[in-house]
Amino acid sequence: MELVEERPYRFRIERHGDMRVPGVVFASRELLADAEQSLRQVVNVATLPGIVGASYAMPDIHWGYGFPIGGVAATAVDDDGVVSPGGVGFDISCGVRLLAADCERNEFERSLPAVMDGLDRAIPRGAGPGGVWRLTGPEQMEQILRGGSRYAVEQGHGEERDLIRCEDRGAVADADVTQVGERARERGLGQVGSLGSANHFLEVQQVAEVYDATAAAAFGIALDQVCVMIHCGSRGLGHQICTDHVRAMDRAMARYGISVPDRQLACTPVESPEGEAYLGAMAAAANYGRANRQLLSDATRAVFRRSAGVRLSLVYDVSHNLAKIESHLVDGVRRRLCVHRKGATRAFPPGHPDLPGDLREAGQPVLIPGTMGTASYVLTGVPGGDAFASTCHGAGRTMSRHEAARTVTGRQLRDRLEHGGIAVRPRSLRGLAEETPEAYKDVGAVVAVSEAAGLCRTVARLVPLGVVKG
DNA sequence: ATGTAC
Repeated sequence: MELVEERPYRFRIERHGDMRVPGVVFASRELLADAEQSLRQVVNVATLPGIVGASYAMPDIHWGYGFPIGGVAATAVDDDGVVSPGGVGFDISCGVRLLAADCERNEFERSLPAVMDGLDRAIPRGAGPGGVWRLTGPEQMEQILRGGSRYAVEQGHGEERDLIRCEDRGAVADADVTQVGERARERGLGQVGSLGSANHFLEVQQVAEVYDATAAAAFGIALDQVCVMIHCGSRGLGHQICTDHVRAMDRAMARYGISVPDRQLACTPVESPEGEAYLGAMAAAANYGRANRQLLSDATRAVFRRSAGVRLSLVYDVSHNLAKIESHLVDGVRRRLCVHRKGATRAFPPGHPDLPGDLREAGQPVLIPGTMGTASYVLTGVPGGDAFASTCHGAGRTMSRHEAARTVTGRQLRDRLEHGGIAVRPRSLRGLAEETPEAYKDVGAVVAVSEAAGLCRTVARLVPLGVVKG
């Protein structure tokens, strides 16, 4: 794959073959080591009908289902542009939420063991069923799918202010619950308010460094402050929705005269029955994911209140896996686009009208979960950003789960973290080993390259005090 | 990511 370095940290793959637009990859040569397969996916995405601008990749690019993880692609709705479930991925609306405690690390330290034990009991996690909410029935599932975090708050599981600090005020309006299949609902029923497994986590963290004091103050975080980061998605419900709609699109594609270089790129026009059905179901899964994070926040707040007398206020909640209809300038013309972000984060710049008033000057908080036991970051959008106002989402794997688990046992890793002063509450030791930091890229490098490429600005670095994992 | 395969 020939990469032309247009300017530092911005590489171009010129149009060739069936590509409708070029590929643009924000990265360093180092981060692109072993990226051949995922760069092929960048090229494949560039062939999709209606794609505009470029097929973009963020510095944490790695191989995914059809689209690369770290991929951003926008299609023109009014020009038969397509929507593809592979451009969102299986974990629809997987995302991150950051809460800030009203205390510093020093005063909190003696409460940490009790808080960690409380979280160990209060946070459902791991594969399969389990959740903080036992649903009263199918009607309540519909309310979650329509109302997201807003519904959870209405039911007493949060504060009105939380919603101001959620992307889309906690719920997307265009959920179509009729497009969520029976099987997806069944799988989601017993998992409302649960972390899941793999790279999902809940961490108690400390702000270790502030790079932009003005933005940090606007976000409500300061040096040494205790925070909680929650990283999870839409569990089996989102997974089943993706499975169902990929199948439907795979069958329908030919009727629209669409052919793609990889079946995993199954897609139909945004304005087709299949496209609208997927986007409606995807929005419902997005609301489920937000309700999930809201309920986990509520459970976490109860533990912090009981065990430490500490209050948590929401900094922000943002998704990493979503397609959205947005308005952007393309070659000087304002167009309605379907922006797919898969392992990429929307990053509104300062002044964006959709930001809440108290964040308007600073820009949108972008939350980057790091690898376990290392660091996580808070970033913000910048004026003149790129890739339809998007940036990176995390570290990105370099090692398979199997490979990772061969390098270290769960017990060894737990001891190493505990000796490093990080309390660990794993559900499974095997799962812990699979998430060893060596299996991931350096999140610090990903963030530094994202900033150097002009996609965002670094606001703060957070380090873990305690890890709760599946 | 995922009742870690239909």
